[in-house]
Amino acid sequence: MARWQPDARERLQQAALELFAEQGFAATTVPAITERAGLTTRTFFRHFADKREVLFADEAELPAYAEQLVAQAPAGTSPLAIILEGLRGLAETRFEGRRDTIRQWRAIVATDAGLRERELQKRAAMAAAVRDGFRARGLDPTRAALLAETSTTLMYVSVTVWLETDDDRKLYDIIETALATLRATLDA
Amino acid sequence: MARWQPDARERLQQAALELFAEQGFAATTVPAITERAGLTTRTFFRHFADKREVLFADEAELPAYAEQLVAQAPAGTSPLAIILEGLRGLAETRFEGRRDTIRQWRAIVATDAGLRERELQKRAAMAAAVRDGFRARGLDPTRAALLAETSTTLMYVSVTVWLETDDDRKLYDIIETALATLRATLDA
DNA sequence: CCGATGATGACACGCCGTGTCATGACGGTA
DNA sequence: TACCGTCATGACACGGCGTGTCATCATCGG
Repeated sequence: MARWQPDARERLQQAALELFAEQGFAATTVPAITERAGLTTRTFFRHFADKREVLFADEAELPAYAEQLVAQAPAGTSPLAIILEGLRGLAETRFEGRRDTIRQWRAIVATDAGLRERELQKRAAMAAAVRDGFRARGLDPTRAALLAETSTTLMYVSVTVWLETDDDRKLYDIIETALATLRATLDA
Repeated sequence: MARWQPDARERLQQAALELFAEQGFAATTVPAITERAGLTTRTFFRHFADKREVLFADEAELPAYAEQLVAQAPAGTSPLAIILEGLRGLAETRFEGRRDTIRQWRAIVATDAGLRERELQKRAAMAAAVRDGFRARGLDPTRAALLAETSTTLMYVSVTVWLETDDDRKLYDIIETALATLRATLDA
């Protein structure tokens, strides 16, 4: 029989999510999480860099994936088309059908300033990866930075709208609408 | 004679800046800052919410100011024109002529992940204020959010370009160029 | 002259995050 | 069967951050 129960990392995530929902992020101590998971405090910090990170671990590999996707898109594809394709994939694989889960996740993040900061950092990491992907395919650095930042803006604002609506409007439709709105606003 | 030396807050900022530059942000403890400033640790946290905040205190009132500026712009002015006017004012009053200072400031922020996170939070606070300013004048909420986020993107990317160049190109010129680049990229 | 105010000092304390060494299951090898 | 390296975890100490709380004492208005 194993010395330790398996899936320590997953158990920690599970315990943390439960406790955050029950009593809030700030009121939950790391020792409380590890106690529920049957581990020690030190082990928590071997799996997650800090207490906030346990809420963001699932999307850790997204930036590297996005960078590859952008860098390796077929030659000749327009930058905007690459972005839209990427956002469509993101919307379908990681958002569509999970609206309630994402709402709950956002509710937790919204309660704590530190968590909101960490979310911004994750968005920035995504933007930096996309930017580097475009630079890798030779796009002008400034244009790459602007487009990458704008893509995360489009995604974030659209997700917010998508979460606020009650009908079953597709996230990607909202993204396309947002892009049209942004274009119109910048051309005014 | 006064019981305490005046300008406690300014002395703390000064001491912190010096120590961060001398030995780095992470290696500088709050007690070290307060010792140099001739105060106690507890007093530091009465003036600044946390150790990072001492580097951002000077721009604390900017978001509220920006929100007012946007909300009270002459009726009929296009949203984009309001943004460009605001960015021009920002560029001229808080950036132009201070390039070396800002470079040093950014160098400190770049060394620490926590400081980079805090900088993102400040950008987000600016964007939220601008967004609320536009909503206050009746702009569509989604359009307000997109435009606000895009305006901070324009500013941030342009400042980065401006800091990297050695010639004396005006920041506002770079902003206008960036806007043109973004338009072209989104219309492709 | 007096009471309210408000900034600072002094002190205790809980929690975060890290360094370091010990422990013991697992897998490969002879 | 015996041995040995690997690796995740336990155990422990510790510095630093940020907060709660009460005391101190200049300043200011009445």
